[in-house]
Amino acid sequence: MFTSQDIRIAVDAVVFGYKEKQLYIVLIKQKFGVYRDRWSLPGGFVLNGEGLKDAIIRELQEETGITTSYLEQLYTFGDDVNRDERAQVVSVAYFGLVNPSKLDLSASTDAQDVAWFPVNEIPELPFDHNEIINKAIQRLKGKLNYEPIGFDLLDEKFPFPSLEQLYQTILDKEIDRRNFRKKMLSFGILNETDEKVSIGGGRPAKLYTFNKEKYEELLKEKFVFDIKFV
Amino acid sequence: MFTSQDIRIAVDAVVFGYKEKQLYIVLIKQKFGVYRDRWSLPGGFVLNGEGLKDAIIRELQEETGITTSYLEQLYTFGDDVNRDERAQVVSVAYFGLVNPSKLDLSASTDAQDVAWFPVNEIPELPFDHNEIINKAIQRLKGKLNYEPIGFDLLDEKFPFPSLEQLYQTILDKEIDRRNFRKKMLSFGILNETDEKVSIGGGRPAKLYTFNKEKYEELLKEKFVFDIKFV
DNA sequence: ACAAAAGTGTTAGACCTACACCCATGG
DNA sequence: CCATGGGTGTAGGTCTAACACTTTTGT
Repeated sequence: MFTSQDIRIAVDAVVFGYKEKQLYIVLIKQKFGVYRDRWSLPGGFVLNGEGLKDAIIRELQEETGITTSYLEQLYTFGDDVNRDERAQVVSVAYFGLVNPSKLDLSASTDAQDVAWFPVNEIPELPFDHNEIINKAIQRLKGKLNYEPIGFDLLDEKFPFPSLEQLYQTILDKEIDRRNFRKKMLSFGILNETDEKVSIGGGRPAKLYTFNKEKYEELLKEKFVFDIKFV
Repeated sequence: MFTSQDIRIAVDAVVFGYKEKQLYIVLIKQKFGVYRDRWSLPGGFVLNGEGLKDAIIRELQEETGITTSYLEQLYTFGDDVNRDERAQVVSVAYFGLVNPSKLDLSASTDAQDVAWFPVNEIPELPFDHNEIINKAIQRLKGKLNYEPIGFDLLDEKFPFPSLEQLYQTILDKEIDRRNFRKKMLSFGILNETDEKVSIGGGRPAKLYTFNKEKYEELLKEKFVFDIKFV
């Protein structure tokens, strides 16, 4: 039908987790091949008859045991024909988020081969994986301002200050607590529960939940989530 | 090295042009195959040893004679394994803009097979090409608000009202001329020339140029281009 | 009673929105 | 001189940014 095409399609994922004021990315240790014993992003080749998103979901499950709370396409890497020196490989990269309960990997798979790395301690990775991670971080920073995506990195019920912390950690800047709270609550997409937690000393914080239904309702009425700060 | 993968990689482009208060997309008429004589997006298979962006640039040149003034990756379509019924094909879609001088296709190629279609008169296209176009239109609308991308759809020197018109046409809403002009000029990224044009009757308009260098300088200083209107 | 973190209001200034008239040219 | 489209200013309201003290709990 066509002259043969010797290009392979892979999928890779940058999956973020957040815990104790730190942002993490999950990496796996390759078991075989030239890159054996080196850390890299989870991912692999797309199977015949398999969709792209299905492929990355499968790979994440197989290699890390993780199921994401949020997953979207990031970018497709294939301008550099030699990004994988073994063959021409085009990689469709994904961007994922998991909530903190998934941050404990020991149960899901052999802990030796999967680990969470703080974003500022990512080792040098094979291929263009460091570049992919940079792109993912940019995306995360951008999205945080105009989509209610931070909630996917928190537990279902969370104390408000954790949300503040999350924004400050990821955006790497201080944010005025009063202004942040005012603006965030003004959207009306958070539900206050009557539960409280205290983390260490100090006054306990009320727990909130994200009201996704309300958010989606608002979207239909020209509402825009926008929480940029200088 | 691996079990064989029978998936092909294609590139497709949604290229926008703007003229006389109308937004256009370029389509080509397939010459061979099942979809012969049907309009579709320009594009084709990536060659061995060819980068993705190079591939779409080549295809655009071959099929339409167009070189874009702006070109970026849009999205990679490959979740639906049967999007092309002949084989499993993953398509990396691109988003392009051309300035008005390129809108005349007759010189570049056989006019029978390439044409500009107004965005609201796109016929039903094969594969998921209509879906790709929708995504591209969303992207264009979004980008217009926070990147100075409109200039790529105008001639190098343009009268200010054309820029107003362009925003109104693409965003499909009325914008207050005074407020638009004030905000746009306040960025300081437009140069006033001492040339004027009059289109039809009325007072002639001063011509402006986009000062790309100034814009890129400003970007380094935390400047954000943002021209959203309600 | 003290330390630690949560919770809360106000004000000045910037920015956005709405709005209408005069100007330069061609016919 | 008239029709056509270009060019301009202001005032009211809204939103943003900056700022510090009180409350609740654990020790």
